[in-house]
Amino acid sequence: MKTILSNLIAKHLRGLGHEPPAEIVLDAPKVKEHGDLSSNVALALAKAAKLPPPKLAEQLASALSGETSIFQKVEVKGPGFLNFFLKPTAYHEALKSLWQGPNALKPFDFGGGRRVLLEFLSANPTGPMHVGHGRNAVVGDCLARLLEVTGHRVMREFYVNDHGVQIKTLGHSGCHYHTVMTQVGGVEVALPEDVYRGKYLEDLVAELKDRIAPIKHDPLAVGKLLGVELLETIKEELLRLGIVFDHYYSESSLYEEGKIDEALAVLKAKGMTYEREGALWFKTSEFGDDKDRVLIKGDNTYTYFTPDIAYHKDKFDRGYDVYLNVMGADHGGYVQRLKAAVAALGHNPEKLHFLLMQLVNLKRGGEVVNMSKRTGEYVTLHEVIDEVGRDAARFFFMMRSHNAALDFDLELAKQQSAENPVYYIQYAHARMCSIFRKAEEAGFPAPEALGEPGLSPLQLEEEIGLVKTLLNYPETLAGAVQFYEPHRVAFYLLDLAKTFQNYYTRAKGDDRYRVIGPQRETTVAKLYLVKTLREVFRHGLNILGVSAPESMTRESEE
RNA sequence: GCCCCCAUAGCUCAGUGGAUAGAGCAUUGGCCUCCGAAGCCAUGUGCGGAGGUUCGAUUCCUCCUGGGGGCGCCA
Repeated sequence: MKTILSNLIAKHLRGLGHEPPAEIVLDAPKVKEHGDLSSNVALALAKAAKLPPPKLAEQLASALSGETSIFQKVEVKGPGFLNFFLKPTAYHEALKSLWQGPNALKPFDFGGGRRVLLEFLSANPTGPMHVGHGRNAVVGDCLARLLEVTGHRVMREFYVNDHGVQIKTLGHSGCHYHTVMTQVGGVEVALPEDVYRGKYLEDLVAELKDRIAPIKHDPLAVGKLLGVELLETIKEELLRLGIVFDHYYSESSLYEEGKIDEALAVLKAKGMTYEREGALWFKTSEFGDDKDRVLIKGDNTYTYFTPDIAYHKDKFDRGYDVYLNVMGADHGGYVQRLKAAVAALGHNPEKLHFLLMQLVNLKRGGEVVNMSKRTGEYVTLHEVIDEVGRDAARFFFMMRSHNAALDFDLELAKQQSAENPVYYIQYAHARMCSIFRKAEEAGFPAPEALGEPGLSPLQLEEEIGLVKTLLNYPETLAGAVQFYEPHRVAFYLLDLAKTFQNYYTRAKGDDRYRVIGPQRETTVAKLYLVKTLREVFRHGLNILGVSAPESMTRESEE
């Protein structure tokens, strides 16, 4: 709709002898009196055209009024705004244009097949995941889904920290638990400070007792064994959320395949490194970092940064168009130096984007649930999913922009009531399915068999309003993907559900609002509108990874 | 001290240059013989502060205040 209008405006601007601007801004005004859409072109162009804005607007308005198939009227208001009042038929055509064929929406090809390497979660396999991991996982997955439906090819990648200090620590922890466990009489052994702890470790060590015994002298081997097992439980948990990674990238492989030395060699060859105080430094400050960073420590081991450089070199060597990293905001200090590394290696750092996830506060009925990693006592993601279910869990993680802190209230998320937005949206969808069931009983075609009916019976303001909201969907997706903000889809669906529920409930007091009525043409046209609505709900819910149920059953009714 | 994020209604939050700033919850009052009441309608107050850019600023820039996070040869 907007494209049609802006093309028209550009055409008539040229007709009047003015060069149209690169982008013609069209907005949906908040006030009804300002029409269906309005534009500020006259204000923007007034200087170049050497005309007062109202004058230019008037010229345009009278030229555009000739397009009688689209416009009811064109008005000039305020300092020179053009207000367009559109005919319902324009909306009818626009509604149809959302469809590709009889049963599929037109694809949203904003990406043109661009290849995206999306790294997210990358949780250390040293313990069970908590809600923070859940947020990262869900946002990453929704972003992947969003990219896919908008014409991108996505590689979902999980970087496995299966090498280094934390694995050694994990191994030590396992050994300690093993010692405690195998001691006759169960003598209390104090766990050292720097050790992972928690019931999950106790259970896992008990399970693997016999496999740990022979390798107990080698904590690193124990750590790897435990790490592999813990990664499996992470994968199981992700599966419960409907998340499947395409690739698990092993940190160890960087060592085994010599990729770290390779990356170091490149940096050295480019003169990006120097030695000082027995360590090897990387001149990241030449690329906008606060200070230089150490690559090889005095004890001749790598910092955690070094394998990551090699990893990102490998990412770029694999050749994608965009590289996205979803990580916790507590790693924010990491962004500059990683970009520096990419630039130093001769790649374009502009292609590397970071989504920094802010904190999640777990709450229950408004009270903060305290968690302590030190004692190993915290609510795991597993328990959260057990309690609230997959749909609510996923939706709640998507209800905030990633760069705002998120309160996750367990009570609210599991409430099966109006206060819970996920049910609100699903309920709207279920109602539409119910309408189709009733319609078929009354002898109307199934949604798949509706074809492309005449839509002229759609004249109610609310019906046109629903079409307007539907027409916002493509641009919502475009904005969401452009700014990597998949949560916009969740907000859009809430808005669409609200608009529909309003329309639906009016039928209680006014038969004109009923979808299924005595006039066949009217009913079929309305069914077509509802079919489009339902399809957009399905499409959007699919991006969020939330189910679109045909009917809702309350637990209390089961 | 330096860097990043945030500040909008009583509460939780939308809104990245447009006209009279929106939802939900909470409050108060209405609506089920009806395509599903997990629903709908009605109901007041608000852009933290000071400058600047602009025809026009919640939005962009600078400073200030208040909150969160980060600043290691830890990961």
